[in-house]
Amino acid sequence: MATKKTPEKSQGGRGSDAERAFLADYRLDAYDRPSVAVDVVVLTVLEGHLLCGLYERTEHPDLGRLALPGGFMRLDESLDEAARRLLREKAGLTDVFLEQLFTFGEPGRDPRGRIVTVAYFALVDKERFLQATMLRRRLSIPWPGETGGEVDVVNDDGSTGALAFDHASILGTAVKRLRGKLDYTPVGFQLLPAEFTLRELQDIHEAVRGEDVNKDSFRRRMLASGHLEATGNHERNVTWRPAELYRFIRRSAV
Amino acid sequence: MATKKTPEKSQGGRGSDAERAFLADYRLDAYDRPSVAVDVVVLTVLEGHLLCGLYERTEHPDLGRLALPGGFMRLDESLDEAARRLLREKAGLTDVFLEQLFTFGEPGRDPRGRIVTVAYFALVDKERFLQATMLRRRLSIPWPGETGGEVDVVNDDGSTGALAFDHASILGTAVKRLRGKLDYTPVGFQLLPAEFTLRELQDIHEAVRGEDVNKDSFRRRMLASGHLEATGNHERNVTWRPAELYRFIRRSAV
DNA sequence: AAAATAGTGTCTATGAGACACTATAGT
DNA sequence: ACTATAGTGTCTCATAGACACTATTTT
Repeated sequence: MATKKTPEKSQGGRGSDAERAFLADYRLDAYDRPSVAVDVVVLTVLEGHLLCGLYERTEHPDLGRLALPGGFMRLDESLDEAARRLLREKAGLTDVFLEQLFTFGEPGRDPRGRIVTVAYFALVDKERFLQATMLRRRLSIPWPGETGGEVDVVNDDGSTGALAFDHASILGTAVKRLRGKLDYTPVGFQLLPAEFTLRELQDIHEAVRGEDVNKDSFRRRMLASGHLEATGNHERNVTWRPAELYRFIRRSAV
Repeated sequence: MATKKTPEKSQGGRGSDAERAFLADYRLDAYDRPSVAVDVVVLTVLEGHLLCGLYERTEHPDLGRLALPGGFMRLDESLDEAARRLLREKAGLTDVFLEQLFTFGEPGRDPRGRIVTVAYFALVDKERFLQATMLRRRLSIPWPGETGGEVDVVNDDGSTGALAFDHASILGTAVKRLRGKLDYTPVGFQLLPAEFTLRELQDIHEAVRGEDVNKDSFRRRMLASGHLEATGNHERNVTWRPAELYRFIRRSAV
């Protein structure tokens, strides 16, 4: 099949003199611009429950409410870079699994003005989560499967922790996405340390899904996935038969 | 389980006098702001091929190249509303399946300045697609399954239609998402008119996936999905045995 | 009648769920 | 020895693929 690229430089394409002249006169600020923020949902699993990292707002609006770590994107960084910078600055977290989630832009979502926020979600194992400088709250997910909807958090005393802005909606979107990804991508490993038992992996899946999974089928499926490598080591200091430790391996090209 | 909401209005919560005073002094424009645009990938299937709606750029930068329909978000509309407005204004399309796709914000993606674009994808049946005021191009997808990557378009003469900005990347993201959704959500119907045959539905799936599907299994799966309703009518003006026409029904609560 | 596709019935392979059974640690 | 969990083997059931067969239209 013959394909040809049209010559463009001579016609004023990218990098041409005509383009340079046009851009020199271009006024992007002729349009009103919103602010662009990045918010990050940091999730882990601890003792069979999904946890999220949050901060208590020290300023208006929604003073005192819990909010996701976030901030404004700088003009010299990409969205991904902004998310990683905020995780580092606010929570002290680096090198975590991070993925863009959804962009929230309802006109009234922030009373300070028009702020479009690009939400990300990050997954970390429980050790790193507990070292991060954030408040930790258990999630209260009122819907099954991938139904979707808002998700609030539960304080240690059992009271509901009201979230700031539309962050309950963002959190709900993150949980829905994570549940959806869990079955067909090797994302559960991101919530575990380097070596783990099959039971620990199953606990992760059950905590994320909010329901039990079949043990036999789960073991078979995981072992057949090609993502697990037996280490030969076994867990210690348990009062039952020690399970073998496995390691996550990125599957070679299929 | 006892849950209690902390009283907030008295402490300066949403709607309080203290919050109003804070917001009155708040200067959001202390931060530099990017522009926020919305681009829409309009897809359909025609004669076994995925098609996309595009425009030839009449201004710098990337003058003469093909670009997705898009434009800047207004401060008084949501992102979804901006996408629907742009579809209506640019293509004359209303009431189409529309879903947020991904937000692209690399600092160098547009030489006019820092423009973050929230990409959407829209699905329409071929009749409506052909009525829309857009250029139509077949997609050239150089990767299988949901591998992902850039996607270019093919002109009628077989030459490659170079896309403006990072739109080949956006188009690739749209195709990847559509392929991913096709198997577990009833999204294929969005690419067909109200009544269609099982063969037409299979053609949609094959065009989107870029590979053949098993006829027997496909029929069984679709009929068992609960999303199809036989109309009793049959197709006409075909040179073979006419197939029954089906209608898409939104499945009641599972 | 021939050609082409619609649509049905059945066999087989595969994977999930269920369950029984053995193995191995601590107490 | 008892208990709790790890790990294996096997049976059944549901679903996808394969294939044979019948049905219905135009030419």
